[in-house]
Amino acid sequence: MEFPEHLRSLRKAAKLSQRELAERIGVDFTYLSKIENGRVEPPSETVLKNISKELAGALGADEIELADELITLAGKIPSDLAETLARNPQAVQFLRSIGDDVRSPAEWQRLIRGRSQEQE
Amino acid sequence: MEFPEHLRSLRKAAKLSQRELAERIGVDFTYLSKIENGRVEPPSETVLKNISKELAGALGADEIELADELITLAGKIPSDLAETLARNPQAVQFLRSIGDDVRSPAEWQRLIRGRSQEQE
DNA sequence: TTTGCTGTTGACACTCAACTCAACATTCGT
DNA sequence: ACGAATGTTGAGTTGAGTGTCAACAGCAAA
Repeated sequence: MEFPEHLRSLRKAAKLSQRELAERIGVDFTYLSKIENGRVEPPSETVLKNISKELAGALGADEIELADELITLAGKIPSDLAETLARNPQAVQFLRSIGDDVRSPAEWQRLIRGRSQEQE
Repeated sequence: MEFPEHLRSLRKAAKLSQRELAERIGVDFTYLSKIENGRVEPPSETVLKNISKELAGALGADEIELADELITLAGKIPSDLAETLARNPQAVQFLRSIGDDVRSPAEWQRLIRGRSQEQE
């Protein structure tokens, strides 16, 4: 599911109207409408985080995870990660070293597992 | 060394004037001056890549590596990597799983070594 | 000292992302 | 069917990013 429909389904699951959610997150409700209809690009990270903050409770979801989900679905990189990458040339080199596997979810899972094992 | 001085030293190492380099990379030379004096933010990735293309030869450096170096020094993320990350939620999760080690160059080196070993 | 190269600066222009505002359309409960 | 809530649309605004242009200043060699 793409970002617009996903956002709409989250909002409905939380039983909120566009006007209600929009007011709580501090944007005009017409903007929310356009977002949900894909008439404009997904909103800024600030707005996405506000959305997550509002919806996480009502949905019983973790606020950070929900934000990451929305941000990546929106085609963006969480700004704290982006900043870290920009400040760590080594991180960029590592990502380059992954090469073609970069598009392989399985490879990422392997890497994640690799790390969690080390911590035991 | 910050971006502005670094760029200036690269240009001088390549024995080019601001006017020469600017013309080759397709921007106004006054813009280059402001960049080298930190009067404006580092330029777009497009310009950075053009710079790399021009200078790599004269400096005997690899064009891609030079571009990555300039881009990260400029506080940006190479757009191809950014796009990959934005399209791969797993990649974001992986980076999150790294936690505090994210700021440890040694940890990144370890990860890079880990990968190159697997390929043998 | 004048010619030619080099570098710096201030003011302005253009584009795009990220919205708001006013107006209208639709849907829903009663 | 009516009113109230809800959703949609087009046009306009605002600020940040990414530059250009005209003007000027320093310097070195002929």
